[in-house]
Amino acid sequence: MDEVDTAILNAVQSNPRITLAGLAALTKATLSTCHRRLRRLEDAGYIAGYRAIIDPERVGLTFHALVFVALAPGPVDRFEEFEQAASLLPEVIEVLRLSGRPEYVLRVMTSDSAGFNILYDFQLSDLPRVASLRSELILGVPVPARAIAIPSP
Amino acid sequence: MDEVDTAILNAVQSNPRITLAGLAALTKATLSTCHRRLRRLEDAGYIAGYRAIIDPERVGLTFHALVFVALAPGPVDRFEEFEQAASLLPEVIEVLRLSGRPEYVLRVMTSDSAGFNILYDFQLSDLPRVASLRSELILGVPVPARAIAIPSP
DNA sequence: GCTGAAAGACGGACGTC
DNA sequence: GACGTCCGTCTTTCAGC
Repeated sequence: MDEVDTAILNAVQSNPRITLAGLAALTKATLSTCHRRLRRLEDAGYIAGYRAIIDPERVGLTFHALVFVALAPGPVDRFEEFEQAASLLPEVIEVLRLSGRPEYVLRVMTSDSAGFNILYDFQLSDLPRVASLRSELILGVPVPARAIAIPSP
Repeated sequence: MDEVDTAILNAVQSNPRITLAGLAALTKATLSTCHRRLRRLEDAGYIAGYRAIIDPERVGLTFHALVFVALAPGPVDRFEEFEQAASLLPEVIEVLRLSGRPEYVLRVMTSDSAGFNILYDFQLSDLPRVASLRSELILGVPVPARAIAIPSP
């Protein structure tokens, strides 16, 4: 991890389709160096993958919410049951594990509030070990998930 | 938006580096059709952009939290002041606007808890119009932000 | 909407330090 | 072990049909 690596990570984050020649120009390293560095960063797990960002509203997913989930007491390793069941619901975009209670936040998206109500009342309430649910409507995302600043050393 | 478009969106989400030939094979459409459809989806805003996903832990960002922010009363249009100031902090990865109180959730990442404390006590507390803060430590992300299912019609 | 040809990018192999 | 150059292959792009 030197300056070339961090420069590559910073560049690739917001523009994964940049060419190796473009990276070479940015980093002032040679093309083949960028080639191998990028491969190394991928193989070493620095780059977890690539994504295209779809505009949810544009495809009809206008209802966006956070659902806080408190679980019933039990062996911690069985939390995985809940996690796996939650991940099978296509409306569940992301699952965060929190430190306290509620134990989880789900980020969910549906076409409309009717779709959300069905999801909430049936699918989410029926997830294994769920004790209680609370939801927060997301009105907007002023700052969409963005590139992270790579710490220097 | 027909089946070819949705197939392209679904494919591209999880693998933006797929070749046009690959898309053609998946969609059973011809290569040049995929080419123009993809361009159209980009230009029409269905595809908001492309990102490389960096593993935050791998680059030393091990502290991950949600910060709930309640704002002081005032004209709603001045919420933008807060949003813009928050977006200038590199540790703030994402900003969500909620429907009630607290009005915002910030997703933040720092190298360690010391870094978070400084961020919380000084930068976040000093954001314009902030009335109160509450934070939730994120222990993990069992289901990382994933591909959304494109609704049919 | 399809096909073909030219330009360009990628990925590997080799030689050098 | 890391870097730099070269070359074959695949991909993209743009023309004409």
